[in-house]
Amino acid sequence: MLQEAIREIQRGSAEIIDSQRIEKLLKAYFEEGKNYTVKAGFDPTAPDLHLGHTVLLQKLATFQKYGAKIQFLIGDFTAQIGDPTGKSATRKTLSAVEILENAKSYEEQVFKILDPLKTEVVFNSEWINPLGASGMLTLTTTFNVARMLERDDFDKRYKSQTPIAISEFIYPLLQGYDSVHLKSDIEIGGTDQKFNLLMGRHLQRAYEIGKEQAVLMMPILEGLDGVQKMSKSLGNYIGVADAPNDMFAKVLSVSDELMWRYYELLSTKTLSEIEVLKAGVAEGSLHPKRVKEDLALEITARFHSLEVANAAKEEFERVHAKNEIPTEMEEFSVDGEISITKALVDCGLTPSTSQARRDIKQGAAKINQEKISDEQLQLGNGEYILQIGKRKFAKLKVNA
RNA sequence: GGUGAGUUAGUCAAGUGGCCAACGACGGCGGACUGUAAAUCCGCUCCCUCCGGGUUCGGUGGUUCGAAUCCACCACUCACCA
Repeated sequence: MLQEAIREIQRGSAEIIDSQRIEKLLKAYFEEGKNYTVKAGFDPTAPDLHLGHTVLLQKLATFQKYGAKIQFLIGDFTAQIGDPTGKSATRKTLSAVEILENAKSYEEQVFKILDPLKTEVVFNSEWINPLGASGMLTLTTTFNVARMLERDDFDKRYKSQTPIAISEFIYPLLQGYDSVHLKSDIEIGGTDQKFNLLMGRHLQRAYEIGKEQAVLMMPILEGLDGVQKMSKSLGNYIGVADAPNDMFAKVLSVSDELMWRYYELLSTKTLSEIEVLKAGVAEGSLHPKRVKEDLALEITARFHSLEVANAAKEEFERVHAKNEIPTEMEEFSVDGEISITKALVDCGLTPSTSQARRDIKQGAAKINQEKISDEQLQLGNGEYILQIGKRKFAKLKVNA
């Protein structure tokens, strides 16, 4: 049992610092029922979460399973500085109201994964504001510039003579101080957070709180393309707020290789269960598509419901396996006869009439499931189901 | 402040007076094959209802029958020097 817990905690992690300490905490939990705290920090800017973000949350949920109390920290104070990523996008400061709103929408999304009873949501302005100038000064005496410059992006910027604001040095210190105040046993974060996470250890030692947090870093999740990190701007993401049908379809469109990665980082299946699946696929007794469907179902159900997820699966089968049309699609209506190319543009199936013509020429366009080839076709009175490619549909009503 | 190099479609990148709506690569889209996987093969990839036409190559103006290509000025980026 303990061994399994350790394996599940380590699962998918990129790096663990002081894993012995984690093992000790787990042991204390299993043998004496002792709880411990795991801290994770989040930005208070508008949370538009995608699966990449949930990798951390998933790990926190695993910790909860094994006796952890989560310190879900919203960095409302530190957000005023902005983590020094070097991109130096001056941050707009959020009002107290905005921060509260964002925190609320975090909770809505986050508690689909985390157990609210074992989660404490905290704001770091609460203890950083009272620090005052002298507290701040004390904090800065714990560290020196040379060591600060060891941080990778500071190092690069210093060498390339790109400006570094003094306030940026404060950021890691404050993040570390959060761990002092919260007396965290463990902190988790992305690999890019290594320096800041280690600062927590350093400061806990400096402030002599009698413990040094262990650190667990999770890798960055790859996006749908399997190469670049999942991000909204790259358009290769699965948003936690995505519609069930989209979510299901997106997971299923992932490559087989990436599927295992997603299993490791996102599924609640245990490692041994996953091993069984892998073995089944390897020896050919289990079809990879089946395995992927299970994953898609699990993920869709997590953010919607099992019922809805099952419906999404059926819909998917209907549209793609059986080549039928979806049960629901966007509906449009126009008055008067309309040419097919214009109709396709108006329904948003195609970005321009030129593109519409090309699509028709290539046999990608269908009306009521019939392939069309006449790009000058006029649509008269009636209802039509327009289709481009395999996945773009729209219903058009012409009143002529 | 000085000197030099550069700015081309979603990205990278050819093109240095007409054959340029502009090579190529990547990405994207469509088709075939499939498990809407991967791999592979084929086609498309500025806009306009076809013929054909229109608007593009940092911006503005100019030279020319004709400019992405030449000239002038402006803007921005990078490198070296101060």
